[in-house]
Amino acid sequence: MKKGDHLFLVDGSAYIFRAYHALPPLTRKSDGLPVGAVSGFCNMLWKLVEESRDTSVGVVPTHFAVIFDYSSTTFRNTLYSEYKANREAPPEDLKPQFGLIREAVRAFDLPCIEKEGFEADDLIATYTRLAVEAGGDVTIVSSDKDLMQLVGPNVILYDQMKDKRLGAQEVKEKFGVYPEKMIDLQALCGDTSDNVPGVPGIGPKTAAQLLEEYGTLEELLERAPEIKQTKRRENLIAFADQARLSKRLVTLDADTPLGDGEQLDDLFIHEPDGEKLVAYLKAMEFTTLTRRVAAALDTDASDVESADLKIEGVPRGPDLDPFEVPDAPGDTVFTATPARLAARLKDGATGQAIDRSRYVTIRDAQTLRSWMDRARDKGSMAFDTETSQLSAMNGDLVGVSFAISPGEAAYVPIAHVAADADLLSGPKDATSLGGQIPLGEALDILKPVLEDASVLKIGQNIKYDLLVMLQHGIAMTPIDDTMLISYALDASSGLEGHGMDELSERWLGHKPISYKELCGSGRTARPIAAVEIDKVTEYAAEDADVTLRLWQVLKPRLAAERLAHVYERLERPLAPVLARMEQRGIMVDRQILSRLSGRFSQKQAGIEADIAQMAGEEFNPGSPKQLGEILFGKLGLPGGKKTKSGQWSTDARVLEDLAAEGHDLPRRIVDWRQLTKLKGTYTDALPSHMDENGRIHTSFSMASTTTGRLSSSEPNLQNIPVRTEEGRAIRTAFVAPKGKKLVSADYSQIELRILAHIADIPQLKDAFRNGIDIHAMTASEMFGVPVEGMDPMVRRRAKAINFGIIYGISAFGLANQLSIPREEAGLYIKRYFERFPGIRDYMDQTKAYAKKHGYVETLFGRRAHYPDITSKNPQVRAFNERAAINAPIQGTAADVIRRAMVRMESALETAGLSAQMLLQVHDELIFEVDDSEIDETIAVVRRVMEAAPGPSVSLSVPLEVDAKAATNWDEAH
DNA sequence: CGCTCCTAACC
DNA sequence: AGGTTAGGAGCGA
Repeated sequence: MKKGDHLFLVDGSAYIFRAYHALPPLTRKSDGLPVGAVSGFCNMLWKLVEESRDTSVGVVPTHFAVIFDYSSTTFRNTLYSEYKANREAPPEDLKPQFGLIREAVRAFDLPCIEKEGFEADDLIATYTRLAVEAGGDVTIVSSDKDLMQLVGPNVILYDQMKDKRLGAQEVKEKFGVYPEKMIDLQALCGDTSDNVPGVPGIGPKTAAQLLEEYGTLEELLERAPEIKQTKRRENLIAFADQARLSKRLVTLDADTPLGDGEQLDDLFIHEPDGEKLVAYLKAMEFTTLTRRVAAALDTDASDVESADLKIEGVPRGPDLDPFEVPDAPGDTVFTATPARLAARLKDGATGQAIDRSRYVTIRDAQTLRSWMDRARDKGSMAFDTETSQLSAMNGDLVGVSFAISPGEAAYVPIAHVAADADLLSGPKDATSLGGQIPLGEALDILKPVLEDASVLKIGQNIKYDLLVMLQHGIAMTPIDDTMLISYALDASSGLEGHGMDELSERWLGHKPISYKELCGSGRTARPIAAVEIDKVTEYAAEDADVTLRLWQVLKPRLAAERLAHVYERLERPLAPVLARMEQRGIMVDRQILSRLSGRFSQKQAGIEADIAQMAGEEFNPGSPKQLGEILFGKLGLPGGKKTKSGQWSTDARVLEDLAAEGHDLPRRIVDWRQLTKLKGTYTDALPSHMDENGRIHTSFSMASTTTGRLSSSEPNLQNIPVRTEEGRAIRTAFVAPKGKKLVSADYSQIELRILAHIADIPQLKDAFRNGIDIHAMTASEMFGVPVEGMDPMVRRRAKAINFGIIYGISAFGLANQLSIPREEAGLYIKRYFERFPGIRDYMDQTKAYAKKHGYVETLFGRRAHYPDITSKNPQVRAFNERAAINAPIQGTAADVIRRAMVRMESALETAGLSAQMLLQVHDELIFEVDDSEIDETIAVVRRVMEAAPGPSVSLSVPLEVDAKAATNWDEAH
């Protein structure tokens, strides 16, 4: 530090209390965490940083630090045990905020300094002295009178809230003495808030007057007998030592030891790291400040993932239910019930009736531009794309719609054709349609807005629109998705889905035009591009309008129900990741499938002949009805189970059991069925999904399971065979292009590991920590047999039980699985609970929790609702109980891999790797990797996957990932 | 043509 | 026995 430099010292602790008291006390983050003081602190600090970055006004700091009190006991307590003894403990809701505020300072990239045994004021005094000695200037950001003693020619105090700067003159005006006499003044007056005694009967006015007359405290105490006023004289004599003690208490220690990285020169200022700061502010859900900071630091907030802050000692989770009405008034912040909240929001969103006649058709570029300007002004819009086919990958863009405010919506036709156009004649004269903006021009106008960080694009199933726009080179950001918001809020095992029409009826009481109504179905179906533009305007603009209103209804619930974290970390950021995976697709070798199909056909024909011969007649083995009649009627075999509708069941289990009794026909049926399945569902169906580059693009659904798992469809690539050798042959058709390999990385036993953690089972945890065969350990524990040389059948039974536990075991189910009597299965379960009592506790607690709340939670806070768990029907109830037991385990595993996926792309990119994530199969990720980068990629993938729970959750068992590279999926797996 | 039932593929 | 999607059969309109 040199002459002309300027040090800013922020009195952090004083800041905290001011922020706390200045703000409404009940500000909370969506998960219930109180953050009012953090918010106030960040706003004040940002204002300061922003002002100090502005070179056009005032002083610009060259050095900057935020100073905190370390603890309440300091050297002053050894001088005087009563020092600050009257201080009350900080309020409960302030406590968790101290740590967060220190995090805030670090996020601002500012030195955060505190020292055990010293007060912030001492550190401030020390830095002030050092800076002045070095020839610099100092601004102390505080209004604490204890700091007035530091003011001097080069040192001022700055009260940010009142925007007042105090120099020596201002101190004199305020207290009647110049700063150098402040210590003596305080020693005389004492300080009730710090419990500094001072001299009784002497307040600031008298003290100033006395010091004016006698010069210093020491002088005054010595000449006290001269004082005329009896009481004052007596007190000054009697309490002289107390005054001297007070002086030592109020005198700041300007010689505080400073550690490494805390030296004056270490406080040299630098530009804040925009991403780091935005990540923190996002995590704290300070939306306004996030926006401001992002803009000022030229950071794209939507690109930044909110920081994953670990917050200790904060009540959250099961015990804190924000919707419980408090016992005593003021007990709990939240008194709204979801129903009340939703009702209020619904009124707001439907206040403006849905009126399709008001929707606008935009046919020229100028009008489109003015609408986009409106969107920019507004900062958000609902956005929807219409495509020629229902699949985003294959469909061409036909038009887009958007809504700026409820009722204010428009449709932009882009590639409509005349209604009588057909495949042969192609598009008719576009002018007859009333004019359309050509695709390229429309995209040029849309792109800047769709990619504008300050305009939020709200969609319903926005992954679809992301993919459509991605096909046109537009990467939409930032985004929100009403489907995903609804899913985070209300994932349930019931029938309620998260489709727009459903949501609209549920929340807005409005039934939108359905796709079928618009385009027809079956024989009457026609492409949307051939539907009259006026009709499509009503349909498409309505979709955008409804989406916007749904967003208004649903988005606030995220925060109110503490689900913002789930949405923001597990849902929203995954959408673009999945869109890119879908766009890439996976390469499939058509020849391999075709050869397999031929082979399966031949075998199938042979088996069909066998079957007909054994049955003594031709029948359709694919008809369970006909098959049942043959087996249990004509041939008189013993029937086992019945299906729901009362038919004899002919599923594989039944047929296997019959085969085991020596019947040949059932065996052949099983073989036939397997081949038929493989051929029909895979070898024959998959080629029809291939694109011109030989790649298959599945569609992942983010909101169709209750537990948080993804699903895959058109085609489903999450059920490609693996169990049998013939099935695995299908996997060999999934390949990497020349020069690349497929890498498959899968979590080993992730659900059992999560069970071990959640239910806290010592034996299971130890086994996982020590890499012991978990099923063998279970068998050994249950049946008392050594792991060495264990009968594979015994291990198989234990394995079935372990899986059964995850599924919310029942004697019926286990008996079915193992083909053993129900009584025997019951005994196994009993034994299991005896050996692992924690499991039964977990099950009981989970059931009770689900019954009380109507939902269960994963470790990451995702909820799965089971309203029917209180059903009077014992079967329904039991089913819901088992599902509720399973959901936290399955769901936590789903959350873990989602976290890995959200982080994966940037981790690979940071490592300079070109690997591309293609598929997710629940506990497995599949990548396409350049031959030269395989080892490095596997290392990064494994690291990201294994570390995925942290830092939000720290599992007490390690996660393990197996990864392998090969030319095809079968060998990589 | 559209729905339900049954079965089977996966984790 | 928890979570899925797909395909064929069968049936009614």
